[in-house]
Amino acid sequence: MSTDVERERWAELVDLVNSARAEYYQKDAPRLSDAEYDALYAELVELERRHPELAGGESPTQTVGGARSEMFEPVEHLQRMYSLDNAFDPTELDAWFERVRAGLGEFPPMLCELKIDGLAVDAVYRDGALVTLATRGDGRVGEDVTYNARFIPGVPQRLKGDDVPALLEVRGEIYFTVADFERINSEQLDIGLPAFANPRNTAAGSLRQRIDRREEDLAAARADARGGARAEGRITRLEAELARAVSRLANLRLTVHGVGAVEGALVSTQSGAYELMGRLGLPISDRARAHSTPDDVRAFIDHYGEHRHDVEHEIDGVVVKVDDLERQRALGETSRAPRWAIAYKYPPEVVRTRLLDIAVNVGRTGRVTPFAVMEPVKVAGSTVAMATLHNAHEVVRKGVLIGDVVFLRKAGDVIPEVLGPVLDERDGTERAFVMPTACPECGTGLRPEKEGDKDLRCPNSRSCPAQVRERVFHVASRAALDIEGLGAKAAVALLEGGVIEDEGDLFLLTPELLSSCEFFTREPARGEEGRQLTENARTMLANLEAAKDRPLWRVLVALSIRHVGGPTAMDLARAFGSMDAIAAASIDELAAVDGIGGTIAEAVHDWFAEDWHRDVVDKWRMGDVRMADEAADAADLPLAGATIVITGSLEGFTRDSAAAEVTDRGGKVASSVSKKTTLVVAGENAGSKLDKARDLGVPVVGLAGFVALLSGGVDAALSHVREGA
DNA sequence: CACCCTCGAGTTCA
DNA sequence: CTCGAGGGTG
Repeated sequence: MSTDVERERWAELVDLVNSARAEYYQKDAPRLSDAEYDALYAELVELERRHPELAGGESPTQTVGGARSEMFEPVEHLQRMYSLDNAFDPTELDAWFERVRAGLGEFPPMLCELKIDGLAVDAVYRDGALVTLATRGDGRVGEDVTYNARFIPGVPQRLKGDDVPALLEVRGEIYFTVADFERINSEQLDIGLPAFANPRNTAAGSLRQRIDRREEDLAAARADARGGARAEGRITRLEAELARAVSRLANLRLTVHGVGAVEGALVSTQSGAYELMGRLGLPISDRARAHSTPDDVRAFIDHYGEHRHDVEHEIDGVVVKVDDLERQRALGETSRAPRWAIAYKYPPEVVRTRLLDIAVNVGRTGRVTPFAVMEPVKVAGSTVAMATLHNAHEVVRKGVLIGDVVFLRKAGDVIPEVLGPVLDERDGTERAFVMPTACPECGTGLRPEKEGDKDLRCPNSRSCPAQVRERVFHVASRAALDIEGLGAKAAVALLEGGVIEDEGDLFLLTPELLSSCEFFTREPARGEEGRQLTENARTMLANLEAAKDRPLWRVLVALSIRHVGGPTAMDLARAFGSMDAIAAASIDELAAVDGIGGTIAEAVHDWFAEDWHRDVVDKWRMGDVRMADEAADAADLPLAGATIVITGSLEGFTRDSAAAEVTDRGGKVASSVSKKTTLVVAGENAGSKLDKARDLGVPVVGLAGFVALLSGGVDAALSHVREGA
């Protein structure tokens, strides 16, 4: 056991090391030399080696080099981060008021707050210490940015006060103030770099900086400092870059606006939760107000609509929340958003620009998409020159002609959208868009996939250069196998250089093959023989290697099978376990999987019936790409052998998440009730499956039973069987 | 068969 | 973010 003296010394070392690091990054004259710092750090490591119980999450040894939390690794939020439903005008707001009133029987006090235009994050504190800071991601899983958190002053490493809860998951917004953004931008221009477009993108980029890598690079350069003047120059440059990256983080702000999982704290209102978080040292907004009448809420919204630009940070609207937590629970959530809150969005900026042309693009599935080519114009913080028009039908519906002046906005302040023509500006020289009848890249005649489809497709999937290129690019995408170094340019180079014929050859690439292609090689540096592979080529090869071991569902997504994206691929992988089993399945067997109907079943079956598709799979197999998920030792899992049918909606779960909870425990999820069904879980609004279960005498449980099923298995669930079943 | 929800696909700018 | 389309429910 550690003595008091040792514990004290440990705390002292932690402080010394932390403050030394802070000074170092802020480029003040450090009080400690590198050698002194190293000695302190070594002492700390040694102390923790002897007394591992000291090495808590707040020790710098736990966070240096990403030892504890890997940058950008997925982090599952303890509680799902919902998005908010939007209201775009007073009528939609009134409609929401009405729904709330109907749900609760009266108009409840509402907490109104500004909707900061930043990026949502989730921070978890255990016993008052910051454990993780993660981006929102898809709401369930985000990216780990804990490593960067210590440089953001608004994200406390430790909560303060006497009533620190055992567990607190907070949600908030990370952003730059407009003033800080402008200052950062002018500094950026001063050193000859291009200006940033807007505060939100810059905040997102700043939060996702690889500080850890910069530190490693710098440490490596220092360790290798024998190189004389050139190495010195490199060190100076790396130091400057690191200092700049850290100072960006230091300018980020956090404002908390929500609570996820909690243990050990009791509050009864949203505003009470804010008050508590404020006492704990978390930054809360001083502009949130509780209002008890619809008129007051509307006045709050109108006030900030007028004074939108008087706030120190950008806002894109106002969030209105039912203040009382009990009433929030009473209203509940839909599958994607709480019913007890709404985001009132101020109208987005609309600009006019000239529609120069309508061109078409061919996607990886052969879909041909018209898009607008416009006179570049600045809108909502960035310059836009292109916008998708989805399909020919949509072009007609919008009524735009080539040569028109059009209204343009950014939907959700992100995606450019052509709204329609400015009719007053027409002078008769405009002409209608004519959808091509042949593929612009390979000349094959376009046709709809089936009768009545609005999309036109190029049927030449095997050799249309656009489709092959897009498929190769797609294999590398984050949604598929996530291969860094294989971008659009590399895909084109591989194909045009003849290094690969199509996606099938990707995993058979070798350094030798790449060397034959100019794009992937560079001139030899001094002391090197012959042309060398570029940094990017090496990255790509390494990541191709890593990609071979991704889960089966990602491999399925990478194959570009029609209708098979992430969730569907997961369903397939879960149900069949291997590529061979999927390839061998009949249409009926495929369609028996929950979430897969006739169309998808047929698409999958037909895909594997095509020779050259099977060749792609075989070549990937030859290249050692994963073709089966490791069979978990199914018999050991708590729900092994159980077949569960889930019907209706279960609070706290989506259809998929509930099913995943069951399959993770070795159980099978079926879509319809039969004699083989072990148990039916019926949530809210359960339908006809209930009757079927009664007819067959299959036990039925509700939410409580489902929770028991997950924690204690089938027997535990059976004690919750409903009366009359 | 009409409805709602979820998924797929293409997409913009840094 | 948007549209189109597939799947499941009532």
